[in-house]
Amino acid sequence: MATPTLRPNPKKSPRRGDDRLFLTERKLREGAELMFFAYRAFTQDPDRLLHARNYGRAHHRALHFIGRRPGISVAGLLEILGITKQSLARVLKPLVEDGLVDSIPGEEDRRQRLLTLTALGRALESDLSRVQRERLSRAFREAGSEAVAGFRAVTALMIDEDARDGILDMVYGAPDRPE
Amino acid sequence: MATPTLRPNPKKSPRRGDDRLFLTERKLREGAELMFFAYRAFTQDPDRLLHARNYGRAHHRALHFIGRRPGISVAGLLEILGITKQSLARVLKPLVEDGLVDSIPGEEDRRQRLLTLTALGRALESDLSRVQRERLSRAFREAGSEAVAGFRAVTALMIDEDARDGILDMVYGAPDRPE
DNA sequence: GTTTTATGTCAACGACACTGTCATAAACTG
DNA sequence: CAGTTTATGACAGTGTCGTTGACATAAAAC
Repeated sequence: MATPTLRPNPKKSPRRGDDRLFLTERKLREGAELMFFAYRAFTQDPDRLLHARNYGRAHHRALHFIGRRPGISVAGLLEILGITKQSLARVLKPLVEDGLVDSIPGEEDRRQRLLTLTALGRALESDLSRVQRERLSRAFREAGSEAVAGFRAVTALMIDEDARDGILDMVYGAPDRPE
Repeated sequence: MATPTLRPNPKKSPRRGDDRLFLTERKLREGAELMFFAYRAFTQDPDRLLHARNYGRAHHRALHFIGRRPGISVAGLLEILGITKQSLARVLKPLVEDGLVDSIPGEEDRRQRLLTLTALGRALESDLSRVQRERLSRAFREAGSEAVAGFRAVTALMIDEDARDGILDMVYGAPDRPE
């Protein structure tokens, strides 16, 4: 499912332009506000756990994508996270030092540092994703599967078209543990 | 993944609840990742405009909700934004000094500072929301109205139940310009 | 008249992004 | 082999945005 079910939008008859425009604009504003409030809620549970361990949201993201892609290189992680090398280094260094992430030289290219979670890292990542999943799970369950399909379509379409396919391939494609 | 499903997980028996659980878990992970990538995309256009003016995301949020609720008090804004007084003050002060926000004492309660956008403030807020709306508009249009309904349902349900009604009243209730 | 409320302010701190520079080792290239 | 590019690590500095805690003031409330 690299491309969500796209349907050409049905009715778009701007005869009463003023009224339709107002409604549309209003819906867009509502959508933006929902995005703000939902994201704040979405991050708050893991944030709480992280704060107790003196980590931040960036550590969660690193743990998550290393867990998703064991053996990923620093460069690969940088590309997914879309941050600078220094920003990642600041996050990665304590994770390695604290024994949550293993950083081992690549066999083919020994310049690379291939990143994997240790048992400790998996444990924290699991705790973090659990609380986040619980929230998401409640929302998905109460909203129903059709609503979830809509949610997936809309969020996917918010991503830049250039980057979308690559991101969706990653989100929907790669297994947790590449066999 | 909270349970010992650490293995490559070859296809399990499809009739047992196990498989349903696996699929659900996978969908939840996908949903979380979509949320991350969508939110990053969602904020990037206004962020670019803000950075050019030496403002940040917090300034956008303040401008937005003052525009939404002209005459809102500092306490009211604090409650919506869910940040501390000092965090808001740091953002609000330059906005008032730069002439984007008017801060006038309340008539009934003169301790209050009632906040409104100036013409300048409306202009910037309009620029910011325009670029954000364009992205949202594309996503909503291409996803279709059913998908948008699903998006709204799911994002709303992500919000804490305690706070949900109050937030939704604000999102769906109050008009831009109370008249 | 004391207390509570609404707001502003100051100092300090921490997380997380940025830029720019430099160093090193390994890989690639002519 | 020499030179360049690549992958990474490290350092200095900057800025936004969140936090806490303490203190000041003016006005409202009891």
